[in-house]
Amino acid sequence: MDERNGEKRKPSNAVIRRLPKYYRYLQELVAGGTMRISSHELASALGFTASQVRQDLNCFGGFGQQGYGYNVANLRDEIAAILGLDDRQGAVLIGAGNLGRALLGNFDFQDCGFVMLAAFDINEKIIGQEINGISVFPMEMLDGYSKRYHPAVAVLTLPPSAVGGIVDHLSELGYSGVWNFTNRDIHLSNTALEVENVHFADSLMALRYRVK
Amino acid sequence: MDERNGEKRKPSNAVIRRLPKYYRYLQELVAGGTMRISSHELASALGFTASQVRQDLNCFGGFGQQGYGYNVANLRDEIAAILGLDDRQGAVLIGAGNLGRALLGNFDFQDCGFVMLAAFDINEKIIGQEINGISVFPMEMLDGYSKRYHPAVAVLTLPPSAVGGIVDHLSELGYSGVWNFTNRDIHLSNTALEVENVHFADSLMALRYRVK
DNA sequence: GGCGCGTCGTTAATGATTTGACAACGCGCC
DNA sequence: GGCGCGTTGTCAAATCATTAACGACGCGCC
Repeated sequence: MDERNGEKRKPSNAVIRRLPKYYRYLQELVAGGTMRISSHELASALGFTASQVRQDLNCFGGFGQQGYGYNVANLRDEIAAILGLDDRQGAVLIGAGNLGRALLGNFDFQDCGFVMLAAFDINEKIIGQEINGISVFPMEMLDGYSKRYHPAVAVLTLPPSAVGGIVDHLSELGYSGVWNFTNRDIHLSNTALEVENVHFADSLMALRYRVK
Repeated sequence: MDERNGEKRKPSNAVIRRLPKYYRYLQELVAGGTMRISSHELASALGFTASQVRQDLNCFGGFGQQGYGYNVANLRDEIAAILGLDDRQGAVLIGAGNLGRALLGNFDFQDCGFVMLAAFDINEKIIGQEINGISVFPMEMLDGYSKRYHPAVAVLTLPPSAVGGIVDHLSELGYSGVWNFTNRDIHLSNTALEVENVHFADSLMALRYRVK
């Protein structure tokens, strides 16, 4: 039941990407009052195999009990801790256009282990607005703000044309991650900056291919 | 230069997911006036290897020329055709809440090979509105509308509680795909319905893990 | 017109991920 | 208190994806 400190194998990228799915489903189960679950049940709910579930979870320690399965609430908490959702890092949003404002207004950054601190834009009309409690500052203030509050992650919701060079700059400012919604994927080799590219359109195009 | 009809190998899922990235970048190149590109250049721009690029493209035919590379505009068109972006299928949106309206207002469905036809909701206040030219109809009209116009894909932007059973129903109504933004991943085994689950939160959580 | 350069298409090797199989373990029942 | 059931943790096998290597081809240059 207690956490084993020696991880068996470095968790691969594929494993990390499945953790949020476990987390999300376990959250639901907790809300519904389910106490325990087996790897088979978990697997069939999420579309994985039971083997995979056990192997995934086992990267981080033996959270289950033979003959019994996994304790739902406990497993959820363990996964939250692995992902880092149990404490929060600062984030800022750069580019408060339609998409940026939609995120500020509707997306739950807290659930993902972040606190949204501030937004930045170049548009005079937007600067000074407050969206869901987040103020929009002029772009020129990004440097000062970043040096003062050291946010960990920047959410990029700018038009593609404005992206040039900003990524290197973010790295210099001490950011450790970028959540990139701009139209151009970002690929880095020489910095420590972690990049997560998001493209709805790619997903829909993949669906378009499959429904032909 | 001409299209070979015998595909060498069934393109894997991983390949399909890269196609939109090629497409997006090639589109940019076309706009910028670039005429030709080699697999190495393409690879380094997108963060792949040259080998991978050649193998990916070759699943669908020999679009390149030895000693020369690929014709940018031609390759873009070929990929568009493979994905099906060159003709459009109908789509409807179910659940015109914040996210749904944001998509209707700002997302370019045409670029992805779809035409957004109509939206449906249960909220009296929303029904009757028109968002970016798309009318919001009451949920009860979904069946009649679907049988009449046969949209191929449904975009699900409902609250999680409302999803139960709707997927099976969509299958019965003749839909062939679902673009699912609801909080619960959908996994199907027994239907022909293609499902594409989208979760920003998963992506951000994965980033949260990496910036620890 | 032949030679060499560049780049593709293709096949083989490597690496990563998933699946399958099974021993170890704890719990409840007799 | 021992036996059997259920389920995990773990190892090995199979599948899938990526990378590397190389022959084939066309173009331009001499």
